[in-house]
Parts: sequence; structure tokens; C-alpha cells
Amino acid sequence: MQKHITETYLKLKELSLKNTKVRREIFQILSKASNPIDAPYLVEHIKVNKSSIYRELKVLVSKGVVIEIDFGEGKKRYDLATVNHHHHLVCTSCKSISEMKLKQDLDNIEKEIEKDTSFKVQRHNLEFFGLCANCR
Amino acid sequence: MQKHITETYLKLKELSLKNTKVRREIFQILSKASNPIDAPYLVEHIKVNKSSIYRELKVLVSKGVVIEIDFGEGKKRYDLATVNHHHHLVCTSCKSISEMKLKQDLDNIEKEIEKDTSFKVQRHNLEFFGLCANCR
DNA sequence: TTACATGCAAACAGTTTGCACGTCC
DNA sequence: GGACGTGCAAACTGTTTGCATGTAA
Repeated sequence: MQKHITETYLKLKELSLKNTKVRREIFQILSKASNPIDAPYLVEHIKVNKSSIYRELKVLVSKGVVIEIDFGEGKKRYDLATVNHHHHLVCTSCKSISEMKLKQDLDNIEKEIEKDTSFKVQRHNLEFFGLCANCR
Repeated sequence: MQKHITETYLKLKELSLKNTKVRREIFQILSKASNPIDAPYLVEHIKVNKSSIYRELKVLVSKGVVIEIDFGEGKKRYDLATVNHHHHLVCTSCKSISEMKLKQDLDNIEKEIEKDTSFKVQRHNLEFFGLCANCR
């Protein structure tokens, strides 16, 4: 707990961002969450004006500490930019989300694209939609 | 031209959908387009009330003739559900979109997921973001 | 002290809804 | 004739903006 607070404090310092309420709380919620969290959830759970939250999310995304994900729900989701790149399995029935890591990521595919099309890949989105174990 | 109209007519019949203005025009625009088209574009270019267009898009998606794509722009894009499954290269600078087909699609990955996680994959989204030949 | 963070209210974009009316087969 | 499509206006959700004020370092 104390450890967690200290880590957050250090991370903010490292990014030369002031230690403010929104920042602390966004970090807290995202780090506790096991799945990407949508902006409206943050707005609902952090007692700070929503514009501050949306503004803050942009800052954190631009700093690269937080990543933005879109499952096509009409709203954005956010997750800590952990070292572990992974993909999501989204259940089309109960909407639950689980994570998975590819044994071998798409690096070879990305290289192939760059060679074939001269498009320089910066990142990719890969999500799978289907039925989770409970719903199938 | 005549051919195209006839095809559309037949397709509608096959789906037991009435031959209406919105339907014809959505098909026409989507089939001429080389990239997925966003809903606001359709609203702007088809002289029909926007609610009809949004309603219609849902019908066509549910019938499986049209697919819905989301590049995280805050709006949805639509494309004819052709036989050719492909992926997109979205330029983060000029926003241009190009298409690509994987030599080998993700079928093996999907099978792996089903085996490892008991999640039944129905479909996936895979988009690459980066710089196109012009912008890099 | 001052650059950066916040609250508030209003605006915006995309999309959805209810209801009365119109039209394809 | 009846099921289905449409127009219109209003509402809704997610997100952004301008501006005056507050606050961390």
C-alpha cells in the first residue's frame, strides 16, 4: 500500500508531472483493475470534474504511461502501459474481457508489412471477439 | 452499371429486404469506396434522414452484408462484407487508410486461443497504425 | 511566483428513440 | 392491407472547449 503510493509518486516525478488528485486516482484505479477501464467509469468514480479527467487521460496517453484502447463500444478504454503487451478476448454475450499473450507476437508480420508496403508500423490493435467459457 | 444495379437488387431480394432508397445508396457508396466509410459521411451524402441511415446500417450489419469497423476515431466505419478478409494500415499522420492481406491469417492463433482458454473466437480486429509511405 | 491543474457551463459529435406518417410487395 | 421504412424533433452518451480561479513545486 505504502509502496504503491510511493511508486506512483516516483512515476509522476519522473514524468515531471505534478502530484495531483486526478493523477493519483487514475493510477490507482487503473492499477487495481484487471481490465481496461472506460472513461465514463473514471468520471463516475473519481470526485473530480469530468473535464479534468478527460484532459488528464490525454496527458497520460501522450506521455506514454497509459494506453488507449477501443473495442468499438463508442467509448474509449484505458490501461496502464505495462511492459507486457497483450491482447484482449471480448465476450460478445456478457461483455466480459480477458487477456491473452501471443506466444509469438506480430513482430514478424509487422516486418513483412514494412518490407512489402513501405508503411512504417508504430503499433497495432488486435482484439478477438467471441464467446467466453461461461457463455458458450 | 446496369449490372451493378441488378446485383444490388438481387442481393436485397435474397436478404428479403425491401428495395429502398437508403439501401440502394448505402450499397452504392460502399461498393465504390476503396476504404471503410464512416456513418457521418453516409449521412452527409445520402439525401435521407440520418436516423434512417443509422437504422439501416444496423439492419445490414445484423444481416451480415456489411461489417462495422472502429479505428478509435469516435465514430464507426462500414464496409461491404466481401469474401476477402483483410486488415488496415492507418496512417497516424495523414489519416489515410490502406488495405493489406496477411499471407497467413490468424486462424492458427485463433485455434490456439480456443485450445488454451476455452474462449470461442468468432471474429477479430486487427489494425496497424503507423506512417504511410508519403508521411514517413 | 508561475506554470500547470481545476471547476463550471456550455458546446459539440455521433448515435438513438418515440411517434406519426408513408410506401413497397 | 399490412409489415416495414421514413422524417422529424428531441434526447442521450461520450468528449471537448473557453474562461476564470486554484494550487503544487
